[in-house]
Amino acid sequence: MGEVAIHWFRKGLRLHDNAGLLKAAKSCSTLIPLYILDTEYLDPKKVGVNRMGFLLDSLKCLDEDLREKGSCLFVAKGKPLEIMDSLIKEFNVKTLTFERDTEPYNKALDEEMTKMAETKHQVEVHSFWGHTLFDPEYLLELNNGKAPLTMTSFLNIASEACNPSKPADAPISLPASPIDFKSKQVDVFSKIPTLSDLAEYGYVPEEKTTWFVAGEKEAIKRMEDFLVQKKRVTTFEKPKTDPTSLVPDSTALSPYISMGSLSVRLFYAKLKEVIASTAHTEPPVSLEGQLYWRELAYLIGFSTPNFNQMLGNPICMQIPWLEGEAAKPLVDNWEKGQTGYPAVDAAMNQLKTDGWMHHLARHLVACFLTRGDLWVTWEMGRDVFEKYLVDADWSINNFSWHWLSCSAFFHEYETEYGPTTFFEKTDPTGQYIRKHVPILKEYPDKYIYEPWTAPRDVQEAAGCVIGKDYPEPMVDHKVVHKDNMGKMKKAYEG
DNA sequence: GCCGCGTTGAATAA
DNA sequence: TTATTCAACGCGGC
Repeated sequence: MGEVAIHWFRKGLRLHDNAGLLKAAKSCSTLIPLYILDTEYLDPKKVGVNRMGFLLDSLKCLDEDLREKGSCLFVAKGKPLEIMDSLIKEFNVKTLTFERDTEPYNKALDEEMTKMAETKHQVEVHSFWGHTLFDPEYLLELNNGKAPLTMTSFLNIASEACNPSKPADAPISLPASPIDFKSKQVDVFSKIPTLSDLAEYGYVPEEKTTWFVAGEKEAIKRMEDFLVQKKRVTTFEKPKTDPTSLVPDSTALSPYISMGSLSVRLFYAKLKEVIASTAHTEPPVSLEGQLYWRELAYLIGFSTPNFNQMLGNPICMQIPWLEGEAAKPLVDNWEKGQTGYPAVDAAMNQLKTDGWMHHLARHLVACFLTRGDLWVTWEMGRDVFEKYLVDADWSINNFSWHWLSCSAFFHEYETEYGPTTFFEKTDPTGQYIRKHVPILKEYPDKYIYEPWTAPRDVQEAAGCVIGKDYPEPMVDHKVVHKDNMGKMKKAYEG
């Protein structure tokens, strides 16, 4: 077999802009492209069926793309360290490459993996930053080791930094893989697994409902389709976007960027080409700015201890949220889309069926769960998002929940997203609700955001009686809102 | 240690 | 449709 190398795919499920893959390809005559399904995350309660299905589809596409280059993908299942340990021994592996990660679990895994491979097996290990525009260690260094906590200071640092490195092209060809690759010790799938292959963990293929089509080719096509819409790209301005749009946002790139089917550096480079020499919006509200927000979230997630919880988290406001058993029934109603507030329920239903929600819809439901209405800890909401979102992203998700719950970054707790008013601005006739909470679809416009205020005969005529066919509001917003405001004030003074 | 700033609501007025 | 005000203040940044 000659010299054997493994490229371990983690995020970065792509051939373009993949430094690790290129390095591995150069240093071997036999290449084993490997993905490990970590049993830690083979759990529909942690990674929902839409996200798992999207991941498996992404692996399928990656396999096909690798085959075009004379290689293919192997998928193993188990504990990453044990799997790698066995494979290195079994196939006498000399080189290991992978993309580094910033999340605590993966960061620790990176370190243990490197140590194991280098010291136990004398393997040459090369790891690279590939999931962010900038090398996070370099940005931290520019800021005296601390992550900036505002966009303004991030932009200052970014302006001092060297430009993000140029994305590399996909390899033209790759070294062959061992055709009869079958490990004696490791659980390697004979072909790319589907959801049915994970039935023992509780995954049911029929439950997959997301309309996102996976893969690097799809990702690049979507990016190109988006970037030719020059006006849309150059005038993009957040938050002036529409959370209640009914058009499935066929240009949404977030799932591809979070899986790494699309390199954020490629998107950045192409975006820069489009906006160059044309009038355009500027960070932080522009499209370019959105990439910087992502970058900021990664930087903070990378360097803040206990960023995924309130306790022991130095940048997180300490607020006496409801949690555990006390919060469970509230979270359940919220997760099921049974709060009795149609706008909130519509968004939560969209989350579950599409695996995606508009940014501002995320804000509405997050505010409702935490400081706005239910007073539940953001950590529980974060978990629900992580489970259902096809574009789930540890850093951005935790960052946003800090923000929305006024736990960090944003402190104007008197500013709230009204559960009956916010969507009304962009969708006065409630089309978004009619789509995602179909039981309410016959309601008159007048009552669509507050169906419990409709007279009984109107409810009956619409075929949906409140309290019977659709729940009463689980809280009285006016009352809890006032109460919660007082609690926030107290927590901030404390 | 203090200064000045803080992407992202809602009601109101024009 | 867009700008103003509300209204107060904690906190990051220098």
